[in-house]
Amino acid sequence: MDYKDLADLIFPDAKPVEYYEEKYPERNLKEGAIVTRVAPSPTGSTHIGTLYQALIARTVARQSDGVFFVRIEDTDTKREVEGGIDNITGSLNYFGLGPDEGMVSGTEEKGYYGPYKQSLRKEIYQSFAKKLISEGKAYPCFCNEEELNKDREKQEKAKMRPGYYGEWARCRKVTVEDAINKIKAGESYVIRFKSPGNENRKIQVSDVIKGKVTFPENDLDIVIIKSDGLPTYHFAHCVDDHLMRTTHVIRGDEWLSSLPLHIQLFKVSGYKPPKYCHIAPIMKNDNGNKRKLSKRKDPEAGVSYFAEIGVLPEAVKEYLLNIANSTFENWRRANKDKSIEEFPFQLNKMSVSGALFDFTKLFDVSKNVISRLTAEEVYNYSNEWAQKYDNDLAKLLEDKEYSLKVFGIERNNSNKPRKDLSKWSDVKDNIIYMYEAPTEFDYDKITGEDAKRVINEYAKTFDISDDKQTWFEKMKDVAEKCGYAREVKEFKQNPDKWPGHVGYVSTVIRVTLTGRRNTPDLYEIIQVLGKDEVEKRLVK
RNA sequence: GGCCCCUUGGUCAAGCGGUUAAGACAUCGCCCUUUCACGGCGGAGACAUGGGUUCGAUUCCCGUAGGGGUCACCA
Repeated sequence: MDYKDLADLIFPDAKPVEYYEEKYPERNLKEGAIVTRVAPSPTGSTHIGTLYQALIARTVARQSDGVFFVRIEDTDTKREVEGGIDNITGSLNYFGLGPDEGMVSGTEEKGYYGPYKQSLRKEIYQSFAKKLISEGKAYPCFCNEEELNKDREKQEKAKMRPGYYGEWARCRKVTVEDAINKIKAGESYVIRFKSPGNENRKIQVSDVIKGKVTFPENDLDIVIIKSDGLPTYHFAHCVDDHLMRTTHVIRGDEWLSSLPLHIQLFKVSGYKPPKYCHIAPIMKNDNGNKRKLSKRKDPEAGVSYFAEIGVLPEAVKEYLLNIANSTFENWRRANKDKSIEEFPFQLNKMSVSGALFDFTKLFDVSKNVISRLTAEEVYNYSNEWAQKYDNDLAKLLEDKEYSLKVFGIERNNSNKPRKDLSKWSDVKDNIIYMYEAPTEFDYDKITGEDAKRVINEYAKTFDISDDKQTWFEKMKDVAEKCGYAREVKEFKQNPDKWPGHVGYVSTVIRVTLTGRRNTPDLYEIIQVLGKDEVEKRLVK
């Protein structure tokens, strides 16, 4: 009896690997085309890190005329969450990061290298595992959890490196005959990879982002097929990325230390390993310590959070691109109207260490994204957001014609549009006074009877049909009449001559009309508010 | 703890042996014919630390400290 008999006993129905090699041939792409993917597990809401990886992967694939695909890694049936795949594909779509190939919903996929859901590829993995067993490069292991734990304890006590390797790899020494008998007797087992590595030898691997990294060789006989017949991540990665003809594996750098194992797996299998790009995670400052963004603790770790607070997907992507390649900012400034797809992204320019997620910066990016929008777009997006998250705002926006005018203030016909909105949840506060007369007034410098007088004088001269210049002059007239300086400059030269200047006066009017001291251009506000409303608000 | 990676202003970061050590966000001041948002100008603010190597180190090497990752039949 030999390895082949053992392999046949374990996986009697597995097809030869040649079948799959033929079914999934080398891709016919141009030189330098990058085939890459995002490979999330359907374990709940989509993580910002997944989005980050997808953005990067898709960008480099697009720019090289390659392929970006989505593969679902659902081999851990315990952790899988209902609707998890839909959540991922939905998020990807929402952010405009849909794939060229792979899963497009919980049940649908596209492309010729599928299935793209690992649980559907069971027989493929078994076929490749069978090959390794028949070549003596993998073997069944009958150790149970208890034995494994005991060994680990012993190792820890003896200050030895824990794990299933060398002398500790007991089932490596089980003869083929014994193994066959145990299996026939119904013993439960997993398949382990027989590592040819030596802990004392070093290997140097080259990562596209991290550069050259030196590791001890892997000598752990890791599990490749679990007792439920499904593969572990390591084996699935090797089989899938070989068969899907992936050229670049872009993934979080928590995988960096498995690199010696993965490369070994490829080499022993006789396949060319892909290029690896390990990206640093997005971090969070937690009481002075950096840690990875966590879905449990940080709302911004979940991708849906940005929809909730009303930050555009485009803004999130721009911010992420900013973190990924710091040259993006300069590019954006020089190419204000270009799509971010045109940005020449460079994988090897990515930072090797994790960046702190910075809301302030995100909002700044977002503010600029919104400033490039038309009033109509701002209206549509806010309205869409309000329908879902803010009833009060939705009610305000029911009058579309008027709202369009409101959003048009200092936006339409302006090459320097306002930048006071960074998210849709800012909108209501920002425009409320255009819909409801203010009830509280803090006039700042001019108060009481003096303020009343200013308002009365202004009301006397108010004429909605004044052009801006005339309106402006009238404001100065009011200032003069009430004893304030016409010009700010004059006042500054002689601050003792007047109790204040025209700015003080306009503030009173501004507050009377809007209830606040900070607003966009008052003249435009008055024009949009209209004669009747302005006059009503001027009655004191 | 073993192994691996990282360390430039508050944050994101250029830099790759000789620079007045870029830029962006944030912050402060001034200007922008009246506020605010823009925009402009300017200010403050950094090479973790100790040794080497070198004529010269932010840049190269070693140590220390700090941070991160990883050591599963999870991905």
